[in-house]
Amino acid sequence: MCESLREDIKEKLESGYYHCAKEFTLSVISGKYKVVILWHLGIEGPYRFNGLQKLFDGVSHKTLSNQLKELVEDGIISRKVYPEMPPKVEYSMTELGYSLLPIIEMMYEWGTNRIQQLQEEGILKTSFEEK
Amino acid sequence: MCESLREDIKEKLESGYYHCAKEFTLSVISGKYKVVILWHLGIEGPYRFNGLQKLFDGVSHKTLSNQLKELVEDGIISRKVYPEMPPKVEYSMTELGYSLLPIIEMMYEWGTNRIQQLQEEGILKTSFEEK
DNA sequence: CAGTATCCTTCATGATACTG
DNA sequence: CAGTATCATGAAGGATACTG
Repeated sequence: MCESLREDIKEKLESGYYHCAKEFTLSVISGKYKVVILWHLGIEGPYRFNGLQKLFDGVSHKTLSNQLKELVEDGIISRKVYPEMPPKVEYSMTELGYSLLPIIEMMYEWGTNRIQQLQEEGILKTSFEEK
Repeated sequence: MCESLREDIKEKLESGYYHCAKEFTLSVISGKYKVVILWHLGIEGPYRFNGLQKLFDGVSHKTLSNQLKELVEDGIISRKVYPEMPPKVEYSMTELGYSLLPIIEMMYEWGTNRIQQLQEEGILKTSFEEK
């Protein structure tokens, strides 16, 4: 059946049967917003929930919440709650998270180069601006 | 709505609106078997359809076919048909594909290290063997 | 503010059967 | 051999409403 890649790989790891470390890495960063979350936390520092939400146009609470929860579970980011009213919650990179950053930076470079290449070939007409 | 990440990003690129090059890279390698396909093609050389299928226990024709088609579309691998009977089709990395390999290698390293770390922490009891 | 709960849609993948 | 076609399913993500 069509299992969640992330769950599937976790189970395989825990049961001692596994075959592919790069799939494991992919399962940690796969998710519509994860690499972008990690990029911002890694480059710019801690963010609050609402701050992250503003980065993505149209992300639902639930989805963002889920992505963050999974990243926390995987030890990539940490969640710090300040005992205030109204509540304040801060997300930041862990050391493990920072060790992932070079991969995301390479993905950024590769993507940028490829997009530029496509523009030069005339496949993409309009100019590209990183936001 | 929940659009395909890959299609969604393609459309955004083509319409001139885009915001994130690393998402583009992710959209190229996301897919249950893609990184593993690229790893094998990149390290071991060309593969035939059936050969690739044997690498994955339980992948369906349709899924493998789709993943390959998308990788070809994205210019990452190339498909060469030999005019024989029975047909022979060979898949191999393009130059663009090879430029992606360092990222996959880093994913492999990160995954391996992380799995080892988890084992040392006693979270994973059994030993891990790369296949 | 920072979520959780519920319901819903669509996409990725699987199973199976057929074909040049 | 190397696929395509058809059908089915589960998981990711979205919309909306509610809450400590």
